[in-house]
Amino acid sequence: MQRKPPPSMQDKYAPADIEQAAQAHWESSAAFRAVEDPSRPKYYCLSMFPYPSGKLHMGHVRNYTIGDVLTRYHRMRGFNVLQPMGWDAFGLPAENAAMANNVPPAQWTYDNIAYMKKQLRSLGFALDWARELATCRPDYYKWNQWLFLRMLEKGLAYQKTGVVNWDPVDQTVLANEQVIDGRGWRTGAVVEKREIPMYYLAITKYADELLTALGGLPGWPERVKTMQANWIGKSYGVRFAFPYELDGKQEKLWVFTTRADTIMGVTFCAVAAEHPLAARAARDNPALAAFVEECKHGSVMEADLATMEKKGMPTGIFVRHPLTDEMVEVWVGNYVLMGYGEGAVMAVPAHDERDFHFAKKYRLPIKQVIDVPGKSFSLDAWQEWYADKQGSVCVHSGRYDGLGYEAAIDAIAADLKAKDLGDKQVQWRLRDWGISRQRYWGCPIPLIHCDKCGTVPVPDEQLPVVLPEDCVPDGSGNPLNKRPDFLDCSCPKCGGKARRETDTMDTFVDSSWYYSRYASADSANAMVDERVKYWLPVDQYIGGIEHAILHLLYSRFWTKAMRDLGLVGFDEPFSRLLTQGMVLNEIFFRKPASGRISYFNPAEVELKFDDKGNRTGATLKADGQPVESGGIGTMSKSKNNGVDPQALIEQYGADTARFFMMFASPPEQTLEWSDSGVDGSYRFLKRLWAFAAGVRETVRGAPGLPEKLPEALAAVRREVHLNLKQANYDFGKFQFNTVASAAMKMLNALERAPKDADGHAAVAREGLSILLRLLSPITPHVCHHLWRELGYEAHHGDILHAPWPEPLDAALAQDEIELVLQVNGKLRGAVKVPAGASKEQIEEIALASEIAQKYMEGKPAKKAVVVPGRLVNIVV
RNA sequence: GCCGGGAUGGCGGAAUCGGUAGACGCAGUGGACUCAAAAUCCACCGCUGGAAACAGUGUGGGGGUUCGACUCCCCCUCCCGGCACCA
Repeated sequence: MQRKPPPSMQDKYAPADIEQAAQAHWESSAAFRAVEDPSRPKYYCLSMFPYPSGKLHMGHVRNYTIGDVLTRYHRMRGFNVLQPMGWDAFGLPAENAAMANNVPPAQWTYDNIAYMKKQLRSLGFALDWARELATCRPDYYKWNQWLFLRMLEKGLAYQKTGVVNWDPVDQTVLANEQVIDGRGWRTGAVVEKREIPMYYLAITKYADELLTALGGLPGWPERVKTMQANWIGKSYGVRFAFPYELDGKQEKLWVFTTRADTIMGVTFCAVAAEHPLAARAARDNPALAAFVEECKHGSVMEADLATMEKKGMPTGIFVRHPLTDEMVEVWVGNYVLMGYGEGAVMAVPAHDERDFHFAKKYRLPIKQVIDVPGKSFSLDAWQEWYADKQGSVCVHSGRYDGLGYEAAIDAIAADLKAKDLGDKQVQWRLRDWGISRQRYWGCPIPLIHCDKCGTVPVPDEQLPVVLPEDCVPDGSGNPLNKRPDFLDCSCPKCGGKARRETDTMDTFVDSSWYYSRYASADSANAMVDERVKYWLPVDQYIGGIEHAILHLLYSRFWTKAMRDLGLVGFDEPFSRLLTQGMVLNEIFFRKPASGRISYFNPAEVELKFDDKGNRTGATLKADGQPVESGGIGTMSKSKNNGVDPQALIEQYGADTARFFMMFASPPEQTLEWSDSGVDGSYRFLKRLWAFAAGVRETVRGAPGLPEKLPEALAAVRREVHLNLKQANYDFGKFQFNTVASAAMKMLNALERAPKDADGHAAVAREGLSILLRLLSPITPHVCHHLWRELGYEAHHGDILHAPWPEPLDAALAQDEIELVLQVNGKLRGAVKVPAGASKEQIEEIALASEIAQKYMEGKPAKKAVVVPGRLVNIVV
């Protein structure tokens, strides 16, 4: 009769039981509670907090698994780790949900938080929940308001007008995503641009530091730094004026250009529709007035402005060229942005592509003023070199003829300066950050409007200005405007009746400093306290690449503003940054001859394959009829290609979900969803379980490694250590997919080890102790369980704090190594050489080998390339 | 349009400094076990030709550098992210 297995080590891998048990153990021992401890190096690992949209999506699972793996890895490396979690809880979707379900955004948000928190717990993340925060709580956003007032005092926050999308039917401001093809999403009305007063944060005051400090962020991906640098867009140019006389007054039309070397090629100027000169010209020109009006319709998005048809109209106003005194006509162009530079540009159609096409369209003169030797200029079509700076020389430019790009700019800037009509200037593409939103579900801007005293800041002792949580928006503007209990207040200055500001803050404000708040989450009297000094800056920040510019730039700015207010002592919030790729899945749809396209979730679709495994088609499970494939795309509601993590966890367990997420692709790349890939991950964990169960008894009682192992076992041990070496290298690169591969290879090797050979138990014992520790950051539950079951805990303690394994040279040593043998660069075989052989010895052995002799066909060797440890290439 | 990134078998991906392309896994095919199925295990598995040995070919496309190129250089195509009120 067979011996009954101990009750805690069942034959079958049952993730639900062991995961619950592991999570209960962590919870009862407060294992993830982070406590400041100056005697140990700290590691603050942060994943971007989620918007509580309802339930976790795969992107969250991926993001938080990456963070959790790093956190657990560093804990085993001896760091005092902090991994907190919170909620980016203000935002538009809550208002949309409110409209759809007639439920207040607050309630919807809090319900979502409760559900998603449960999901995060079930994934076994090593989070310190004691530091949880939600940006929609008054004790959090109070400090948004407080810092805003400090910025106002310092002149870092100020008011000016800004352009917004206006829906004339709903009488409301629309977000860019609510404008579809230039029309309001709900009303279908053509959207207008409207200028309204708004509050701005002077991020441009920090432009220079935000740019140069990128150089001090070696832990950031190059591509993110490049994107930010381009976004900030420092350009050196010349600001100068075209003088003109109008209405009996001497005026100047100021423009900025980075190509002052082409100034002699100016044939017209263009101003934005909002430019004062355009308004002045439209006053007595109805056609122009109509055109200016037309320019006000349509989207405010840069992508739309850049791709729309370039249109213009002459104003009839002429300005004088500052160097030639020629008269140049001013046009209104729909492509000139009021918000950038001076809202006016000089046009040099010969050397600017946009100006070139504009000039061709309206038959304006084109005058070549730079030349590149060997190229010929033609008015027929635009050529790339027309805009070259390198190797270009001025022509048809009078006294500037023959000068190169930089020399010409120097000379021209000096001449403009002498005439008091311009000078060199540094220009930034970065604009100040408009934070006003005409929406309800956000942080109230702490200002009061008084008829007598004007706009008055709310006194600190009256903070926070609390947002009422029972409003239900209906799409017709901010519901706060209908709330007298919020609106009515007394003026802090004169005590008279006053009205509260109803605009709320951009949600990017909320997310610009939450990482600091985690360090002092319970601090009631200060935005941040002493503990920030211990934990900050964040050692590792992890989030989607879609945040590469805005969120990360705003956070960097906010940190510098807090620093300059004496609140924190660091310059940059995130020392290292990992930008994770998106999670994608296949899109299936049917498009009936008439009617709307309908999308089908991949779970409802069955795939057809031929004998060779090639895809031949796809059918809907429900009716067996074919569906079309729309390629691969980001998981989204609109394409119905999302996979619910909850179903995955319930069917396979958290460890399988986590393992698959790490195995499927490296963190920075996109991840394609695959149901069968999940099966494979599950199979691996089952195999791990079965192997551990099979050797449990022998491993528990195993002696140490013998002096000399039989060759077969030495090879297995070498394989384990070799893969550990590889995995440690990959861990350093955050390449967790190959760490997972290495773990699989280790298990493959251990399974192949001859069971009856002397020393098998010792090799299995060492191998499993390495494998479990290596895997524990990725699949913590099963590793926690097996670590205890196999008796490792008695020696090394809880696997959470077990020392990270290192490969041993003794285990890696080999007497003989195999080198690849090439003849004329073609792979022909392999030769065995002693491990310590010199290049000369290797060459000799290779030339003498049978394979080399065969493929050299009796010809003498011209040379031999020896790459130690790799290959020999014989060239004949 | 501008800025940034990517493309490797049927699929996800690997290849550390220019040195065996396709590790590991999935799918597929054949087999073992089973009354049968599931699960599990073993073998094969880039493409073309070939019974096989083997030969040729192959990292989005075109050109170049090199004894040797997925990797470096030049040109092109397609896909993805961002573009300031989605978060």
